[in-house]
Amino acid sequence: MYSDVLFVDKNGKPSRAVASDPNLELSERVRNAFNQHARPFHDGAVILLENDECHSVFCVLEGWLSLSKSLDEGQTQIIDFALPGDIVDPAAADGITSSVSIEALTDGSLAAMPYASWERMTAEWPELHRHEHRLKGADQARRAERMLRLGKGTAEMRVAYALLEFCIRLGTVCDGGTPEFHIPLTQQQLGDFIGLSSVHVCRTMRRMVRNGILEMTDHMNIKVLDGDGLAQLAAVDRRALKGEILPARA
Amino acid sequence: MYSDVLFVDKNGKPSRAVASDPNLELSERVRNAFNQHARPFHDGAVILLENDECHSVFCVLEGWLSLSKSLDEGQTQIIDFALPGDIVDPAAADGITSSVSIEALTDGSLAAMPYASWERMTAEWPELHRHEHRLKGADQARRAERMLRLGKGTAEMRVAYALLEFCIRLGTVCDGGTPEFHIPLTQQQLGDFIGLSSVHVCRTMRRMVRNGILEMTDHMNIKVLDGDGLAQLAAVDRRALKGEILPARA
DNA sequence: CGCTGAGTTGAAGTATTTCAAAAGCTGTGG
DNA sequence: CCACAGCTTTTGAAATACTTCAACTCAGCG
Repeated sequence: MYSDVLFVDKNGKPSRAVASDPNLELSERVRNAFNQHARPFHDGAVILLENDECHSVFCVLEGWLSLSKSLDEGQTQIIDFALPGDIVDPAAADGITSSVSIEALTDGSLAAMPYASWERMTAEWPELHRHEHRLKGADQARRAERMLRLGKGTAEMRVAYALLEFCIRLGTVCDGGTPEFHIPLTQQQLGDFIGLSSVHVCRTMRRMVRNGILEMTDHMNIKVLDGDGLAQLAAVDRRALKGEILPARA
Repeated sequence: MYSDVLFVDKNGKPSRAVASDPNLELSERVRNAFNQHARPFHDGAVILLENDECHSVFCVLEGWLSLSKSLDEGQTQIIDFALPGDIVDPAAADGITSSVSIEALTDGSLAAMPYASWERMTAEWPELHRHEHRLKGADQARRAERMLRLGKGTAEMRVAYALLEFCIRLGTVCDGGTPEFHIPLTQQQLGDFIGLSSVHVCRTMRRMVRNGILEMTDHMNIKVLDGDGLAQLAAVDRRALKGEILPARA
């Protein structure tokens, strides 16, 4: 087992996201199926390219993946992140072409389940089918929230929302206390996620620090000092958001 | 039968989208099931509100629906449109809360299938299951394309992309000739879709008309004079896009 | 110790919004 | 048939949020 390596990101910081197995609620046979197809990946690895043919569903076991699209001129938009426990089916309408590129943001591992196996599994195991459905709902809700802010929100709102989303997805207690977490992204990547230049991401986050909303230490180690303030900037109800974007645990 | 009324939108213009039944490829038993749950709606009707509880999957039979989200300050983002043949499952991660509001943009009809029935149907009828899967892929691809442009594209690119998307989804021949179609939207709504003010939508479309890309007659009756030019502005490969966002027909 | 990549900050430029006013259409009632 | 109200579109001018460019700092790393 390489768990010891994979449970820690490359900066040597333990990540809450991988510290506990998010698939723990699934039955052993499902977890076994995942483990049988498990395959490690490394920070920066390209798993799949936009428009490539794809014949599997990807189940993230450890680490972060980004799903992105690019324009010819080299501009990139990150559509979503896939975290441990997430299931990614990148296929477009034709069932084969991938609508996004998938890249690794950290070391980790995933199970690539060929469509045929996946269909058999979901047909046979209702728990997996339900699980997939909940994850799709979470995906949809997250992307819709982000689209709303991408289209109508200010830079401040977009950054605040993104941070809250990370906070919730990472399972850090976000309702009270002063949640603290690390995200394996540069400001450039965060900008690609919320449609801002890295410069403006920087300015916006600095302002939040000055205003006592956040504290930031080396490379995206974030401590939320004023959760209510952050939620207000993001224009979200934290409780409701949590229910909508976090798949219910057993 | 009220077909005669519903096959024509309120401006009296026949709409390509409803002129032919998009579910024709489905077997009769599926179409029957839809028809048994069919229920008409009227232009402007609110089918469901964001955060409401929802217990059904919606299958659009005729007409256009918008899926949207709003900020407290009243700003609205249209996440997607649902056209005849589309299936909408608005549930978020909890399986109950709707992540979007659903409103009617025209008269039409839909089948609201309770989750229990829906699950039974998809489990029993593989063709329906496959159909749903293709539609989800199309949804995902469309939304990703739009997110990319929402985050990184200019106003011109967003408008051009939206028009091409409509063109393709409406089944108008978009590869050659001079496709012509009607979209049941105000410039304000189009702006809410692509993250622009109505004023800027107007300016951008006017410029396209001046440049000989489009022709526009009363209220969003659009004729594409220069399809290649439009595709270039949108930064898309029309053939590829079509395969990705249009569910394959039998 | 110098290199590299990421973050930070200022200044200038630009795309888009907002505000405001007018014009065009559509339906309604006199 | 006209007048009027209400809504969408159009256009101009001013305001602004964000980007781009450029220079500098800082930390990690060979």
